[in-house]
Amino acid sequence: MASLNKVLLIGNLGKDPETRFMPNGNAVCNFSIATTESWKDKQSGQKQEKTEWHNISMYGRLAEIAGQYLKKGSSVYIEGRLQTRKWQDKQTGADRYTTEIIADEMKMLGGRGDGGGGGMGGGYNQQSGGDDFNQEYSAPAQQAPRQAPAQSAPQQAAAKPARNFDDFEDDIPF
Amino acid sequence: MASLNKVLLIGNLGKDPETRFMPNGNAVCNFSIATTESWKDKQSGQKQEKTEWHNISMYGRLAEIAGQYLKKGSSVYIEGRLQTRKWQDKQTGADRYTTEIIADEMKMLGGRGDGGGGGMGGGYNQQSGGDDFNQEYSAPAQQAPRQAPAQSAPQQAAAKPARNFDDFEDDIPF
Amino acid sequence: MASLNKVLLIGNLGKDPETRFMPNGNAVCNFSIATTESWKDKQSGQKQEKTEWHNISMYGRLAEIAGQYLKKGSSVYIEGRLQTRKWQDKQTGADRYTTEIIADEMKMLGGRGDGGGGGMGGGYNQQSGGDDFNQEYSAPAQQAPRQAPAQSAPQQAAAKPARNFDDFEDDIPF
Amino acid sequence: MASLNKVLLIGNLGKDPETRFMPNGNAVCNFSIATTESWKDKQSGQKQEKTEWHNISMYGRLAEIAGQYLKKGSSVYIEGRLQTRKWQDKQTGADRYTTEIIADEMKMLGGRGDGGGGGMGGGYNQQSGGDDFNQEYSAPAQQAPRQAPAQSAPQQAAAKPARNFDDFEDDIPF
DNA sequence: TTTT
DNA sequence: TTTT
Repeated sequence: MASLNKVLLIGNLGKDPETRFMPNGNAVCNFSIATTESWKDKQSGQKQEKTEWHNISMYGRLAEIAGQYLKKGSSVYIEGRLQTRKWQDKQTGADRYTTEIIADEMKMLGGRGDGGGGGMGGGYNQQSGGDDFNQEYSAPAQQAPRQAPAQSAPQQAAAKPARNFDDFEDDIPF
Repeated sequence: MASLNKVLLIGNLGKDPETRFMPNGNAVCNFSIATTESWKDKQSGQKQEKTEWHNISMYGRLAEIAGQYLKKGSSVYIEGRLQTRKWQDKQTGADRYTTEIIADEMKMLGGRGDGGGGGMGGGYNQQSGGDDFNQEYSAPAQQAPRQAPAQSAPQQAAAKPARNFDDFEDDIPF
Repeated sequence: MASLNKVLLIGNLGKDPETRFMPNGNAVCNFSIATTESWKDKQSGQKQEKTEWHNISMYGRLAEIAGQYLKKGSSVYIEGRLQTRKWQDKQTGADRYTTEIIADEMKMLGGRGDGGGGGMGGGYNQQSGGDDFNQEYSAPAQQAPRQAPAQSAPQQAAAKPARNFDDFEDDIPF
Repeated sequence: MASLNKVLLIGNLGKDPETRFMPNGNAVCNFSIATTESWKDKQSGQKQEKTEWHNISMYGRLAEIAGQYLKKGSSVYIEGRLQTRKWQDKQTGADRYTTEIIADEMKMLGGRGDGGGGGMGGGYNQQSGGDDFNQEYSAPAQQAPRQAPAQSAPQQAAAKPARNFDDFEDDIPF
């Protein structure tokens, strides 16, 4: 029996995204988004609210776009899969686990951190992107590693982007 | 093998919704929403755009809320199932088919037709709604008929709402 | 801007589910399901595989059904929302976090742990369930608490079910 | 505001899929799948059942795989978008509309028409497919036309496949 | 840490 | 810990 692992989120970034570049030039972008549920308590009739935070990771082309266009407060639609990553607590050496959403699609929805820009929207796809983008964006930049990158990867991240963000500016479809 | 029939849409209403009430007091709300894809054509480099229209049907409590709060231009998240309804072409007597999304969840997302209102958002659930609403909203109003309502239902629809919209105004959680 | 927090999974239970009953008679059911992705490595041409484990929590009526019908190996469709729960490491007193899927819909898909039964499937809904079940299943049993239950709740769980599983056996729609 | 147009289905094929090849060698695959809901009527206590049929269209690589591996009775997971296509009734010249799901992902789930084969499952992605398949599958074969193909396309479809199905047999990841 |  |  095949399996399914799919997450759909709409929420706001709590902080600016963090984008790093791997030695091979691949981008990785991480940020957290908040989703908020509200409901009315049956007993008290009071409005209740609960916020949930979700850790998002993106790779390749999608990471570059997120790093350039998203910021604190941005409203974003994210589609991806759940992944729980194991890591070591440096203090105690104990195993710890963190659950993240590995995104393969993103749509900017505007919102507070929008910067007042006019046209909103557009969808980006992790995988080659149909007609959205030129084929020149190489395969490595378009692959989310299925194995979690080595834990030391962040430190190895190149200080300079492997390619200039400006280079693809005019490929953005808005 | 169990089956799955799920649709998720975010789009804008093309016109104000139409709400009718069945003889038993149940509300039915119909409207269309547009979703627009845009992409860049690989050959020409031109931005392309394509709009798709979706027919939404809601029943019961959800229909009442939609009828009261949505209007032309509203941006809305809809979750539901696909249903293809058979009907007769009165001219020719031929069988015809219309595909609709029977919604069981809705979230208002604001947007152009927002009317400038302050608080937006909140989610409504077709089925009893968890803690969102009081139990007083009766079962009949909360059920989407699994069989398509008789075709003549629209004409039979009560001229007056079975209950006053104002009655539930202060149950709306925003 | 309203938010969205939705997870869709199809996977297999790693162990039998654990069902407990709260002092108020509400059921809680926990289990883990595995989803497996497989792909072919571009370099080596080797088939690769990666398994992800997801912690599922259910409440009320849905928990009772899961506790009765699911077992190790069962294939199941789960729909729900992500929730990250904070807890204290008893050793160190440090804050720790666990991400779970709070399910509000479930469909049994058969599979190895199926027990050889014939007809499988059917969908269950956390919230009142449309026409699926009788209204007699009281609201408390149908609500997933939006606030995580107090941490000590597990220990308080009644040793005996508040109601006999057999009671609702003939309400199961297959 | 960006929009979302997403459909998720699990169902069984009513007939063998029909695969055609466009003059440019691109495959198109069409089939219908049934989803069935069942519930218990509150009044009568009788089990009710309703089947819905969905028209699926696939293009390119995904169409080739579907054409080769799916058959009548196959259980399949489909992800895609809704598209309503306008066509002319040849009799009356009147405008008619057909709603289809343009699939961009598919997972075979086994089931009755499975043929008893061993390994099932695996997921295929319309868009380049991450690591799943070799890059040699050319872009044209991987694109779903956003504009509906010209109505006469079916008749023009090449009598012979542009490439032999056997050619990609060993790329299938199971 | 966001947003309403 | 499942499943293929």
